[in-house]
Formats: sequence, structure tokens, C-alpha cells
Amino acid sequence: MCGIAVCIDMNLITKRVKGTQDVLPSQSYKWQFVEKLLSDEAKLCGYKEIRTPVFEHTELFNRSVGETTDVVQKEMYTFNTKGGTSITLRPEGTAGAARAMLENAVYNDGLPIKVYYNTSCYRYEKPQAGRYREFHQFGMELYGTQSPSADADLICTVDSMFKRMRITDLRLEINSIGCPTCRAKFQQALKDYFSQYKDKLCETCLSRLDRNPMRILDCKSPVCKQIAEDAPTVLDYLCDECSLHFNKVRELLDCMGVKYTVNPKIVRGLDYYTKTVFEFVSDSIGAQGTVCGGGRYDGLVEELGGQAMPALGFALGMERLLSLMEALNIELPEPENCGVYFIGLGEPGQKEAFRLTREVRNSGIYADCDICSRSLKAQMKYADKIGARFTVVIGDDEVNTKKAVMKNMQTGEKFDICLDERFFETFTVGFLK
RNA sequence: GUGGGUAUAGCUUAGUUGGUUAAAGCGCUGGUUUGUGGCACCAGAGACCAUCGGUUCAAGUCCGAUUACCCACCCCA
Repeated sequence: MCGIAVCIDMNLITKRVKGTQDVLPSQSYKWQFVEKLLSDEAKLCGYKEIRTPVFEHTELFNRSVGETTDVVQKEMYTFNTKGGTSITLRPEGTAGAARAMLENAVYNDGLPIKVYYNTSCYRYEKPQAGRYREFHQFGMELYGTQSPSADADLICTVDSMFKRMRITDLRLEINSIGCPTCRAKFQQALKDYFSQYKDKLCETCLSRLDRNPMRILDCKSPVCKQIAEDAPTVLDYLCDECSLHFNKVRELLDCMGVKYTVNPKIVRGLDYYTKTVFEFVSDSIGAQGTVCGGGRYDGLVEELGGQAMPALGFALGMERLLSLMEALNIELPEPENCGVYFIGLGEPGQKEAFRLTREVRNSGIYADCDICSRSLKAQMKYADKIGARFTVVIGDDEVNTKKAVMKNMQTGEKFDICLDERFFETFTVGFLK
């Protein structure tokens, strides 16, 4: 032990940071399966992957997510570089994608722009079920179309992703929060309404009254809930254009057979949302039940300094999705087991097992051999444990005669194989049987 | 930031009204006559009982604090 180690709290070395998770070897296949399913579906819809840095200039998030939001005010991992610039680990995926699109003038490739991403995000929150400080979002972004068919198409895409995963437990809730013009009117109406009950509202709602009155609609306190019953509804304040847009979205969803409920209480916590907003919500994974959330953000690109460009998108919480699949007992295809395990005995046998393993691997089959110098018995045991379909024992005899026996581990059947140039021929006969 | 719950081996847990050397299952490693796995049997490794302090002749057990984890509020995916 070196002297320094004594002074260090070993928990700092052997414990993961609060709010982070390890995806262990026995679990990673689930992530891979879901990631592939999502990106495959995105590709089918014409989306291409975009990868942006984990960190960005802090100003980007301040501007896009919104200075007054909780995310910006208290949840960002912000720090100064040695050069003195303020950097922030991305708290969500939309801002980075929008920035990259603008910076690289991707719109010159033609509109609409369709991108998807699958990235880690960081928020300094108190962890609980479905909420981590490092979490993963799969998201899709669509730029350059104001048509309601884009909204419907996007929602429909998410819907079909969940259907592909055989998830039935989610309900789709949609709403429109209008454009800045009609939303301002609505917010004023809310303020006027709730101001009458200033003495009854809970403390948090009182603070929300100025900051974000729409949040009061969502409060769980019974008193606030009661008051909110008769509060003005967004949908009554939508301007003609927003109203028409929302109706068209609904019409298209109906037409596609996508089931949803209109929930006028859905509010997004990020400033950039306009018009259509939606959530896919579950009751099976605890209090943080929103597995996927998204909507339209027509003002975002302009807000970031680009030419006005309508946009929309969604983000899907990977941890929540996986935990939902777990809760619903949805079985995912497990990784392929070892095809053949070569048991090497003695120096020449080990060498030959080593060579054959490589050869089989080169042909695209999962093969393995001993790298621990274990006994025959231990190697057999190990082969069984990793679910090897076949084993081949290779010792001095096999090396000398260039012949070996391949055993089917399930049936116990045995086949003769040659280790010379006829290896593949003889190996394949048994292997495919 | 505010609450509630939990803390014994890698995992799941037992541990009596405080009383010898803290127990089991699973898992892990090895063995059961020389070159064929699973099953069974045997053996081994593995726990400063989260940490610090207090009460007591005596604390895994009672009390307090701290820390970590889990859950909820808040907020969001």
C-alpha cells in the first residue's frame, strides 16, 4: 500500500457516482436490442444518426432550454475549462442537434432534415426510480416543415416503435400549447384566474404563478387540483392557426388508428415548445412515468440565431423504457451462445485449439477455447456454463492423428472431424446437423 | 432543496427477551484414481455485521449521529 492511499476514501474509488448506473455484461444485450430496434425504425422513416459532443457552451442551453427553467436554473452540470469558458454537459439532446444543424448548414442538403440520436444526458437531480443523473435519451428531430402531417407522422413513428416492442401499457396524451401569441394570452388568463385563490394555493404553486402558471394545472395537491378544475383551458385560447393545426394533427392520428387522449394539462418544462406537445405515459414504473415526451418547437432555430425554421421532435428515456419492459416481463432475445468450444490439453493441444478457434471465428462463428490453463473437467464445465453447442477435445493424440471428436453438448452425439485441410468440411457437417 | 424507508459474504436472506468462534441457500474455485460437462457428494475462498460514538459486565441486536442506497415531493425523458 502506498502512503497516499491511506488518505483517500476508498469509496471514491470503488463506488459509482450517485445517480449513475453500470450496464453489466449480463444486461447489455437488452440495451443493444432496444437501441437497434429504435434506430432501425428511425432509418425506415428516413432519419439519419447525428452525433454531437457531450458538452456544449453553457450559453446554448441557457438560450434553448430557457433561463427560467428548472433544468437550467438548478440541474445543469456546468464548469469552467482551464481556458475559462463555461461548459455544460448536455441536459437533453435537442439543443446540440439544432446547434450542429445550424453550424454546419445542414439545411443546404435540402429540407426536411431528419435526424435521430442516442446519447447520454446529465442533470443534477435527486435520483429516484426512473430518474438518474446520467441517463440516456433516444430522440428524433425533424426540421423544416410546419405541416401538421409532420407532427402526426412523428407521433405515429413513436407509436409504432412501442408496438414493435410489444409494449401495450403506454397511453398517448397530446395537447397544444399554442404559439407565443396565443400562449401569452392563455398564460395571462391563468394568472388572472389563479390570482383569485392566492391564499389557498400551495407554496410551490404560488411561486409558479409568475414563473410558469401552466404548471399549476399539474399540481398534485388536492386544493390546487380542485382550483385547477375550473381554470381556463389552453385549447380555448388557441388562435385560428394553432387550433387548425391541432385539429389536423388529431385527424391524421385518427386516420392512422393511433389511440390518444387530449390532455390539456400537459405542459412542457422546456421553453422551446410550441403548438403540439405529447407524452407517452406508463403507470408501471413509478412516479416518473413519462417514457417519451416531445412536440413542436417552431421558434427554436431562430432563437439560436438561424433563419426561422419550424421544427419538432421527441426524446425517449432509455432507462424508463427498459424498466417498463422489465415490468411488463417482455422477453428480449438473449445473446447467441458459443457455437463450439475447443478444449486444449497439454502444450501442443492448446496450440491447436487456439489455432482452430481463430479459424472458426474467422468464418463468423462464435468459438472459444481455454485461456486459463484449466483441467479437462474444468474446461468442460466452463463450456457448459457458456452454453457451448459443441465441444472438441484436442490433446496429443488429436494433434498427432489430425483427427478429433466433436460432441453435441445437448444430445451427447459425437462426430469425427479432421484437423487438416478437410477441417471445415468435416466440422460443418456436424455443426449444422 | 424537503420528506419517508433500508443497511449482515459477490447475490438473496436467517440471527431468539442483548450472552461463546455470526449461519444458510445460490454463485465462485478446486476435488470425487489417470482424456469428456450438467446431477450428486466433499473441500476451499469469501463478512472489520455501512461508519463513528453512546448505554451495558456483555451490542449484529438497544440509543444517537454520519454516510450510502431505495422511494416520494419538485422537475423531467
